[in-house]
Amino acid sequence: MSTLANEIERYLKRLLDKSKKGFLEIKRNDLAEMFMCVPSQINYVLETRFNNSQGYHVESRRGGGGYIRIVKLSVEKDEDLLVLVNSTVGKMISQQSGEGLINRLEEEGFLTKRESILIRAIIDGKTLDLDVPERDLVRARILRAVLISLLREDL
Amino acid sequence: MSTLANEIERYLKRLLDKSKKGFLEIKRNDLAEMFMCVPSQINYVLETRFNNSQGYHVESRRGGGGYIRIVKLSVEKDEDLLVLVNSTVGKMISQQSGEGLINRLEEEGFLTKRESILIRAIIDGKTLDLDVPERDLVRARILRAVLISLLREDL
DNA sequence: ATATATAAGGTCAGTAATAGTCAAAAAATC
DNA sequence: GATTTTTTGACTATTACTGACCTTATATAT
Repeated sequence: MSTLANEIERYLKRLLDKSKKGFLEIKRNDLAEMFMCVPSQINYVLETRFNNSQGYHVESRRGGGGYIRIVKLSVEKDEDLLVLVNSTVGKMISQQSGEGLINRLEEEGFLTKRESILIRAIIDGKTLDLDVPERDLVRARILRAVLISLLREDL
Repeated sequence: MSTLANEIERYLKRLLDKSKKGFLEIKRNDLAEMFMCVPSQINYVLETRFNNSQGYHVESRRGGGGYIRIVKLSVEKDEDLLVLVNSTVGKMISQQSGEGLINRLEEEGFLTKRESILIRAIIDGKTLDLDVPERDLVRARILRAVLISLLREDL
């Protein structure tokens, strides 16, 4: 098997897919017990796999009756994509955030697998091979241009 | 008895041939232990025997659960593409030549219309917004990376 | 009401598990 | 003997996991 973090990720994503409400509520301690790990491992998974740039919103409450709610943010219309691009791709963007965005757009059906592999190859630091901050600036311009170009009406 | 690097190369290529998925995943440390050498020896083999021009793509992850993945690029049906890319895309390439190449690949059916629009957006001088000669160098690296990525056998 | 106990979840820094880089030493080849 | 290729190891970078300590909400006793 893969890492524990990956397994927890898969488990949660499966539950999310099954849930027709588009969100999921869990008890941090129960989940930790289920996977036989410390509770903070759950936070690690949430931070690395369910963050904003990957298309999830997480909210929680402490105390008795506490919970963690994971909401999947969906991208349905071209307008959503525009908003997303504007909020995610600023003047500069890291490779990691860029990949998160690409993965998400592939999952949402905006990009084919080939397209996402192609874009990932481009925004790879080794391909760009520039010094930061130039690299993060160019990456942002590329991502913006690519995604905007896909909104063309004639496609 | 040939060199160690050759033995590791043969071993990996044999595994790759057996694997029907077109790619192979290894743990650098395990392989190093198996051949009783330092881990960086594995990197040497990958750099000298499994690079792009030899028809392989290598990707990896560090950290817990890390791995090295070797993907074979298909050359049977796309040998022409590789030749074309190598003859057209040198160390640097102008926007005009780049577009010429993209157009041709689209006509030949290697790229969909969307893909070609997407790539054209990227290699546009305004997107890259770098001074020459840097711009032409980056454009060449991007084109090369894109086309290589489309040859991946695990697509 | 107030204080206290209990039941959640959060943070952060440290440790473990991987892989990458680079230059020097050693071996092979020319 | 010179040059190229291979091998090694010290240092660096990244990702995963753990545990001690912190914060917040709710329930209960006084």
